[in-house]
Amino acid sequence: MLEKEISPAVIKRLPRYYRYLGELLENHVDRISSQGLSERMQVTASQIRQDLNNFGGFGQQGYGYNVENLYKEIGKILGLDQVNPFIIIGAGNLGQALANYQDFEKSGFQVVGIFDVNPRLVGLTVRGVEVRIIDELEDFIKEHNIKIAALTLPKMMAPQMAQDLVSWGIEAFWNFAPVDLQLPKEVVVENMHLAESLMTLSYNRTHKV
Amino acid sequence: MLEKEISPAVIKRLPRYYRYLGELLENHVDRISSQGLSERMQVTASQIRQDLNNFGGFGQQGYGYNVENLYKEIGKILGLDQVNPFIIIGAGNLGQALANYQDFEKSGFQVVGIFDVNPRLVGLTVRGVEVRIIDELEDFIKEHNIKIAALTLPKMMAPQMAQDLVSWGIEAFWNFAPVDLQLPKEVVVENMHLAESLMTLSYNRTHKV
DNA sequence: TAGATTGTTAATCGATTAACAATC
DNA sequence: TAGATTGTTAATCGATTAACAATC
Repeated sequence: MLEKEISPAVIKRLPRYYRYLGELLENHVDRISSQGLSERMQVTASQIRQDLNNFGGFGQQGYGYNVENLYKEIGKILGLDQVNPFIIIGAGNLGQALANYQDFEKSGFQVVGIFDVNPRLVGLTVRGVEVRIIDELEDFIKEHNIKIAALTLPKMMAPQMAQDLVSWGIEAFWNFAPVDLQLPKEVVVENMHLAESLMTLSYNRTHKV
Repeated sequence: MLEKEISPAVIKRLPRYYRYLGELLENHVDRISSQGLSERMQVTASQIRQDLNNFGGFGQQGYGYNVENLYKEIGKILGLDQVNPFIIIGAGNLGQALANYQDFEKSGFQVVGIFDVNPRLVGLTVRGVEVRIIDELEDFIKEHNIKIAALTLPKMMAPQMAQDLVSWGIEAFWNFAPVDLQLPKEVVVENMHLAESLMTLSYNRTHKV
């Protein structure tokens, strides 16, 4: 599969296309033009065509795009056509909230383990997944061949834990700890910095046009 | 206060500067050059100087930036020098997790109310804040002059709720529902789309360099 | 003063939009 | 075929980086 480098700006927009196409699909819309999608999504039709064309010609002149086909294609591009098992490190409120969140599953993401340092949380079950003590982590990752981990633990513990996880086989982090993980460049990190997003909100509110 | 328009790219970087400066402050570092900060943050020194200069000359030639001063100035720019009370709409797992999250408070954000449609959650207390029934929402907002709301409720309910909230005085949303809110343009929306961020992670993992 | 480092202009790079020929 | 709409090139716009004079 020969691929040209896609710009980060484009990649960040793909999940949003995917969401809108999913909604169209639910509403039994079977075709959509870039113009039509443009109006719903509040982006330019030109940008939509440019973005999609990075991955191939999914449309047809005079017709537009087949919704179901495009939805599936973007799903494949995003890697959602396979099951993506992941573990959650830190069974506090946020970790439990993620484990409970059902929205991921239709995109192929599945929580298969939750781990915590605190023995008092062990045995607690969240959506059928039992909280385990952190000592079992290495074996679990290796046995189940886990590649993705969500980090919902205190900032102090995150960097060392991330490093250990990498040595045990984790390749991608969904990081909720307010710290920038310094990891080998082949390791993928997606940050969810809650406090920072709230600060951006604060700025925009304070400096409203 | 006459202000020129600041680019969104710059604004999104401010909280990260703020975080690094806070850490320097904790470590009793009292001055830092753009070069020094550049090395820690993995951005160019040139970008740091450009970014900061949008808001005024905080540095001094031959010296660099005073950490404490710059930290405070960015705090002011972000609107963190005042208390920012906010309410959480939806007392499910995610709402409770946010209410419990302590990291916001040092930035002036404070959860003052949690609301839910489900009467069975009413009376539950999260960090000293009681969950209230949604019927009390309008009065609460008006009485306490609340301007910011976090939306942690089902996608289906979010758009209508957001509209009501705006009519009751809410000016800014921290939106966790997987939907784009269509609101008057003066209303500020900061989206936290968990599923989309996980999809970006999936893409980057699948198409790793 | 001499050295260091900012503030700021100019150059480069990347992303978005416009336009239109290709084609279904 | 005629109309619609894509795929794609060219033009514009915005953001980043480089360079250096100003100045502490």
